[in-house]
Parts: sequence; C-alpha cells; structure tokens
Amino acid sequence: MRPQKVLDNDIYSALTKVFRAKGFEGASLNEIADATGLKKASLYHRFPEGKKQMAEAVFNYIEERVEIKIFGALINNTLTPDQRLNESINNIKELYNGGEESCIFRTLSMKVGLELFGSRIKNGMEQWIHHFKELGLAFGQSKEEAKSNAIQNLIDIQGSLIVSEGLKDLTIFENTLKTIKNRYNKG
Amino acid sequence: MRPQKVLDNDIYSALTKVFRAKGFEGASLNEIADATGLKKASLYHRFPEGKKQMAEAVFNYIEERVEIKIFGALINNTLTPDQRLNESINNIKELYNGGEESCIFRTLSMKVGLELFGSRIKNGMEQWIHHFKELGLAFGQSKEEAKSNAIQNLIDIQGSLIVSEGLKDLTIFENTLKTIKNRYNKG
DNA sequence: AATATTTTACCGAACGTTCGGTATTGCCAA
DNA sequence: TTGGCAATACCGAACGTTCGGTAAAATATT
Repeated sequence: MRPQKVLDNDIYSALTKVFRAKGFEGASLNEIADATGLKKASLYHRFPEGKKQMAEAVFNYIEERVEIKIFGALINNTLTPDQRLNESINNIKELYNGGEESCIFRTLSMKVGLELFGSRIKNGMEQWIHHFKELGLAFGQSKEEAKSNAIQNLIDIQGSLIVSEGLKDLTIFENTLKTIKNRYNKG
Repeated sequence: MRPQKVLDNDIYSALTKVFRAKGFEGASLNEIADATGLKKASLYHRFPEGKKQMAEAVFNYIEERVEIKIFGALINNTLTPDQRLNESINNIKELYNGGEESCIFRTLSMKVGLELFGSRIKNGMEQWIHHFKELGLAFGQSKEEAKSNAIQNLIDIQGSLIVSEGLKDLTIFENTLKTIKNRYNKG
C-alpha cells in the first residue's frame, strides 16, 4: 500500500491549531487543507465523515495529551501533592503555550459547536474538576473546599486565556497560574 | 418618508443575540435577516458597509448598556461603595441573563474577530478593569490590590460564563458574582 | 525474479448549497 | 410626485462534500 504523505499525528496537530484559532464554523476546509498539507479530497479519505470527524479527532488528540500531562500529573502518587501541583501547572502552561493558544472548551463551544460536542465538553470540564478536586483533598481540604477550588481553577484558566488574548498581555495567564498555586499553598 | 419596518434598537438587539451566540464568522446574513425581520438587501440599506458594520453596531449597543448599567453604577457617587458594588453586580447578572448569554469579548475575539475588532475588545476590557479598580480604591484597597482584583473580576466573569455554559449549570455564574462581592466585603 | 493484482493514499475537478453583497423594481407615506 | 424604504431576484465566490481516476507500495502468481 501507498505510504501516507502526512502522519496522523501531524494532521491532528494541524487540525488542533486551526480549530483552536477559528472554532468549528470558522475553520474552512481550504484552510485545513493548507494547514495539514493534504488536499481537501484527501482529507475525506482520512476523515470519511467530514469536518465533524476532524473536530472529533481534535478532541481525542487534546484529551489524550491532557490525560497524560495534566490528569496524570495530578494523580501521580509517587509525587507529593505539592509536586503534583507544580508539574500539572507547568504542563498547563506548556499545553496553552504560555497563554497564546486558546482552549477548545472555548472555541468549540459556540452555538453550533455546543450542539455537536456539548456532551464532550461537559465531560471534559467535569474531568478537570474531578482531578483538581482530588488534589485539593490530598492537600487536606474539605470536600466542599476542594470542589469549589477545582471549579475556580477551571474558571481562572478559561477566563485568563480570554483576558490575556484580549489585552494582548500573557503575564495575565502566568499570574493566574500562580493564583492557582497559591490556592493550595496558603500564606 | 416611509417609516422603518423595524426600529434601530430592535435590530441592534437581534444582531446582538446572533453575534453573541455565533461569533462573527458563524453569524450568516440569512440568519441575521431572520432574526431582525428584515431581508438581506434591507439590511444593506441600514448597514451599507455590511456585516462588519453590523458587528460594530453590536459593540456600540453593548458598550452603551455597559456604560450605563455597570460603569455608571460603579462611579455613582451618590451611593456608598457597597451599594455601587451591589447594583453593578445585579446589572451584570441582568446583562448576561443570569449566565445564559455569552460575552462578545469571547464570541467576537476568535481569530477573525480579533483582527477586525481587537482594539475595541482591548479598550473595552481596559475600561472594565479601570472602573473596577476605582471601586477597589473606594473600598480602601491599595492601587496594586485594586487593580489585581479588577483583573480577577474580569477573569471570573469570562471564565464562569464559559464554565456555566459548558456544564449547563448557571449556579456557577451566580456563585462567581458572589465571589466578586466577597472580594470587597471580606470576612 | 518478474509480472500481475490488490490495496491504500492522494488529487483535480466538479457537485449542490450557501456565503456576503447588489441591481432593480415596487411600495408607501409625506 | 417625490424620496426613502423594503422585497424580489440575482451575482460571483466560497462553502463542505463527492467522484473518477492516478500514484505507489504490498502481496500473489507465475
């Protein structure tokens, strides 16, 4: 059989970049074709169900990275809670490229995206909250405290990404990561 | 002269609903025509410069309401700082319809929107921060404290709108408004 | 070892539809 | 009857999608 011109992972990476920046409706197939290096028709060979399947691939791709880099760090029992926190925060910074890259929770949750991927987004957010709640418990917080802190972490990340972009000031995202750290290391 | 079939303010209101839900690229003229009750061609009579001008009108419309309802409340010297805070929070809740409506800072700041309206978004955010900073000063906070609190308010609002939508749980937005209040009424 | 066949990947061209945007005509009130 | 508004019809371009066919490697057959 003929070899692939572009590796799957390179396609996913390019798709992620486009959907993150443009959202579902804003991402055109011509742009996707340019970004991946495949022609439109070839994309339909890789993704027979079309654009929606491409966006699904982005969810899979990102969820896998988040699972490893963030949730994996947060539940790594070989580390102290403080080390887990630090590693996950470092990886968050990396995954969002210091605040330059948007989150698909935002870009794929406009009207149409929410209709298509609403349950994936909801599940994804719940996982973030669940794992951060576990961290809070490991820090000795009460259930209520741990949960509200976890929710606030998610709010902080989403909000600071928007404000950073809007103000064109990445230090806001960085400061938010510090705020999250301070939520567990008080004083 | 012939009277307008649809009042300007009703057009702005409909435009706002569409652009808030769909963003700039996601909002099609056919949908806008349906939402406003005017045909496409009639829209081009009202907005000769087209879609971009329609989005500009949304900015104007929202900025006016924010100016009155939020900034106006925050700088109303006939009220105590605490009353200013309460009134502005109530109006924020109203303007975002309890968390059901998105913010144009979010929906119009995707790639294309940011290119077209980047400076308006930046200015708008800076005004939010400026006015909330003034509130903090009125509460006796230091300059640094007042500013970081103001930024955090904006982050909280943006973030909680996204998380509320994603989790389909409006209590998150409500709780965030309480969090903001507690930022000024400690203990 | 050489040839034929199968299998998979890619691509140019075109599909029907919808996009944002325009002329042109008809309507309506002053 | 004049001037401003709205509606019909329409435009080229771009949209997501599909199709017919080609390129290239793996396998099967001689």
